[in-house]
Amino acid sequence: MAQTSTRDRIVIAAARLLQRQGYVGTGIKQIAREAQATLGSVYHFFPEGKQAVAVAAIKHGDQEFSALLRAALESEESPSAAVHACARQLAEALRESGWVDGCPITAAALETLGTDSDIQRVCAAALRDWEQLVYDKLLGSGIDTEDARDLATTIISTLEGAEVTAQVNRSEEPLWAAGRQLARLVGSYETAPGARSGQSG
Amino acid sequence: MAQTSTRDRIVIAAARLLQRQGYVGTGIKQIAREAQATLGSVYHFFPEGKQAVAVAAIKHGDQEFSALLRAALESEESPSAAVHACARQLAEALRESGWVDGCPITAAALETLGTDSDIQRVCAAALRDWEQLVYDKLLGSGIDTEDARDLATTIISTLEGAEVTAQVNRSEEPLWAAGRQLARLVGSYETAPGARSGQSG
DNA sequence: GCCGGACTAGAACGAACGCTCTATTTAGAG
DNA sequence: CTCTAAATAGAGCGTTCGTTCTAGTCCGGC
Repeated sequence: MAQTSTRDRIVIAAARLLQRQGYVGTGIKQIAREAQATLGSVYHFFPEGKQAVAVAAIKHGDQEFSALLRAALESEESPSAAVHACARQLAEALRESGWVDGCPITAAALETLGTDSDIQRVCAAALRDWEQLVYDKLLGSGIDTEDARDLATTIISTLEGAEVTAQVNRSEEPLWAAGRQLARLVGSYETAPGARSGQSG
Repeated sequence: MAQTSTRDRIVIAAARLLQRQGYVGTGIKQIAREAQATLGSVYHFFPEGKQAVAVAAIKHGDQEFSALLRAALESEESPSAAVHACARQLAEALRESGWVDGCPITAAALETLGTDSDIQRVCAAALRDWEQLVYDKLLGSGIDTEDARDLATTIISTLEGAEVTAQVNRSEEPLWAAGRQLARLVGSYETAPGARSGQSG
């Protein structure tokens, strides 16, 4: 009857709901309903309650987003074109979802900022994962390690911010603009490999 | 007794709470408590309920953030240095708040994405306001209008994303990196005024 | 005096929250 | 078949939610 296990259905449903409504806005009963499970099943698989469900869901979202990012990065050889491809991919997915499925962790991360909870930690880990993917791509093209670190951080930040902006405006344009500008920025390191920007703290 | 009116205290308290906990995570009673007002006062000034309070609070946050942005932009003449100054300002304010006072609208905007509510509209308007400030600064330095539009969108997106990244990692580094890279990007338009990036969809 | 509008104060309502608890059903081992 | 542990099912706990409602306080104009 069920192709996917009950536990998996719970995690997947929770991931989608967290992405769209945040942590506080998503109820355990709603997760159960959406996953076609019952409350008892949820607490059977996650006896530690809502936080544990959220942690598993965010890890799931992390992996899913990583896969999308990796595919886009590998679709182009030059890093500037690859980053541009990322932005286009995100724009397409966002439009197709009706502007609701953006970054899978931002909403949950922002709501739990002061709390030093497990949720915070997995969100931070997810951001590091994605940054690492971009970092590896940049390094593989011969960009200086310090430049690549700075760039990777900025690229992930920009994509994240552009996604939010695109969602709020219900338009792909912010992601397109981010893609164009990031491609130009990365390109400036490709064509002038030795010229670091200097001016650090 | 009260230097600020009860209504103002409610709006200010709501703005701070929305910024830190989002819309769903902030209760009307908590707003009243924090504003040193009673529930009756809140519903007296905002008979339309929680949404109306949130709308007023977000508008307040919009103006406050605009002021900060404008000051930073005017502190430097060249747009690249000005954008760099924005990032530094945000980093400082974020650290001083213990990493909790980030962008005043992101959390609330993300939670109410599917709802086409008034909250969505004021959030979108706030983003446009900030983008316009950056746009004017870029135009004033002779950058092409189309480039400036693209750049302004990207700069706001990047600052927003970097702020989230900085909050999650409890570190100023993402904002510093964004400042450096944005300065380089904007600088590339200042030194090569005619060279538009081309490559559109 | 004392009226009326602005404002303050908080009890109370139904609904939803996260979670606990007790039953019941399912599936494989003996 | 029996026995057992995993999994499912949902009633019900105490609490909090947004909101409504009534009552009380303040104060300028008669």
